[in-house]
Amino acid sequence: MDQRIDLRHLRYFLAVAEELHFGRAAQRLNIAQPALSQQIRQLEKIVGVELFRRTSRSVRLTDAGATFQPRARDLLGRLAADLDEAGRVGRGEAGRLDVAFITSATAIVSERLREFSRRRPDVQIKLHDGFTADVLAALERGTADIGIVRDAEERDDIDLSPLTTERFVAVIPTEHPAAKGDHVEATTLAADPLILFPRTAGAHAFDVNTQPLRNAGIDVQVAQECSNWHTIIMFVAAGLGVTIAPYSVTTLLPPGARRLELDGPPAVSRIFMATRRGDNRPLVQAFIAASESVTG
Amino acid sequence: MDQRIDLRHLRYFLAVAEELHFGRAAQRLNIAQPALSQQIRQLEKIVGVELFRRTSRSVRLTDAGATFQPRARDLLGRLAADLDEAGRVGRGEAGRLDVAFITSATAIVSERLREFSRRRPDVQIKLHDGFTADVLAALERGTADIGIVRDAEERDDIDLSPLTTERFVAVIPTEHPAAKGDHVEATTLAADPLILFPRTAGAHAFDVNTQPLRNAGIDVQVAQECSNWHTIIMFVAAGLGVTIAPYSVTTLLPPGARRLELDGPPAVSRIFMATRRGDNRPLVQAFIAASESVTG
DNA sequence: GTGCATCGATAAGCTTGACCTATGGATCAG
DNA sequence: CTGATCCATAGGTCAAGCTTATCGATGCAC
Repeated sequence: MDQRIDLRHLRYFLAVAEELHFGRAAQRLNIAQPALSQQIRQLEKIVGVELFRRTSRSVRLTDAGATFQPRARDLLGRLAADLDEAGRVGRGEAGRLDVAFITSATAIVSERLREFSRRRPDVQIKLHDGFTADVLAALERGTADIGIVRDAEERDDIDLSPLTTERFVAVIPTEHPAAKGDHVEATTLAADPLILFPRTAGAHAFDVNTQPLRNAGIDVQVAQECSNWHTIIMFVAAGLGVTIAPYSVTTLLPPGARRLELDGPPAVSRIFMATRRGDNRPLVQAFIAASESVTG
Repeated sequence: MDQRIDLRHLRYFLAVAEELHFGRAAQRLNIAQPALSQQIRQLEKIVGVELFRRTSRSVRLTDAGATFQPRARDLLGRLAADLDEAGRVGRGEAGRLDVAFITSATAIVSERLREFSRRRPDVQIKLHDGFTADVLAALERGTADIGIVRDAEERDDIDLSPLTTERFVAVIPTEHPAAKGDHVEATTLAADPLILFPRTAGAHAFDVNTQPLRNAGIDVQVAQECSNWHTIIMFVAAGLGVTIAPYSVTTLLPPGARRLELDGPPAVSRIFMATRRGDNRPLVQAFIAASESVTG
């Protein structure tokens, strides 16, 4: 495109195209008539064709001018809209927020999303669910702006702020001898095969999750590895072993599985909101604010 | 929209957004780096938000900047395309041409259109058919750019250029006494009811069309008025009367109608191309040129 | 830690070009 | 023919964008 053109040409062109009179158009633009004539002539030179047919008594659009008029108008309109959109995104009034969360925190996420959407109706929210490690990876690579994770460790590049805590409970098959009671000592489960997610999926979370067992002096050995809570609990219900799980994943148990409170020193799973350290973009801050207002 | 913005801002913004480096972007734009910093700062002031997050070691797009980048690119692209389109319209390489023509000249029009479309494939052609009076009215009010008319009179505001001529013939019912021969004298038809379009539909065309009869001293009286040739000929075939018609409308006759050559001084119908006087727009001139090349 | 290179921001002077006023030339009304 | 209207042209003015020079901050090498 010819580098010489600028928006002045379009604005002046539109004024003349509407008035069909250089004098009046110049008046509307708050400039003198010769300046307008100059600019229009310059525009015609850039385009390479006449846009107006003028006599000393009348001004008419040529075919080329008539073709160009609606497009020029459209361009200026788009530009105004785009500038406005950029401004709204910059102020955090519009845009898109990517929220990654662990599946077991759906309830916590959804109440916070509701509040945020109420405050920022023009922000598009994109949800991604996964495991804590996936959520953190998404944050790191910029795929997510907000992360909801469980039992994560402190890191240099991620800010964690606690959202809630929940106790760990035992889940055992109904035919297990301990299933008659509603609480159990960790040592009672020492001999049962343990079903849990692999330690490689999240060493810290694994360690927190097995704390009740290690507190009781049990040497933790996972008999059956499963990568998500739903299948772990199905395996328990099938009688393949027992597990220790955060309470919220045990709210709906299939027949064959039973939840027991754990005796002994209380062990809790903690759910955090994670953000990139130093990410003070308005939308991220707005989400944090909305989230805090739900908690408080 | 803020009047201060111009395309320079968009071009500079895009360069920085692509290079993510003020120095290199400035080099690419053939300006010094401080000028670029100034313009970007100005753009940010206009939009009201930061578009880049810069440290002395790195430059990144903000969310607002990332939103704006594709739109700015799109705007510049559209503008270039629109300028090009306007130029092509101005040079007659693109655009739209409205051609109005009389139905009985379809054949003549279509061969000329074919040639014109071959020469100007990017020109959209809009066709309107009607009677000579309609065609001229369309030209006059600007609804049509090219007109094809029959037996029109000279006028101040319209240029006429002859395309072709055709002889008049008689059309009579097959049960008419003269239907046994293949030619007839006008006086033979003097007693038959005449079927023709009303003189009010086009006085000059009417006079030309009835010339053979008036040459023979017949006092022309239309017994049955019809506004188009197709129905006129159907009425002849139904035995309601006779008519005098230009040859081309009699090429396909229904059973019951018969065409006879007219004896006496030759009388011809003339078909013209009509344009607004002084309409020297490239597309109109190009159509005239294409049309002449077909004739020649 | 020290020194050096890189990079964006700032400062001050210069130059370009858009705008202004004055005027010319063409067209139309009376 | 005269006056009014309207777009184009001419020449001077000034703001705005550009330049070079320099600063301050950051990251890297040793």
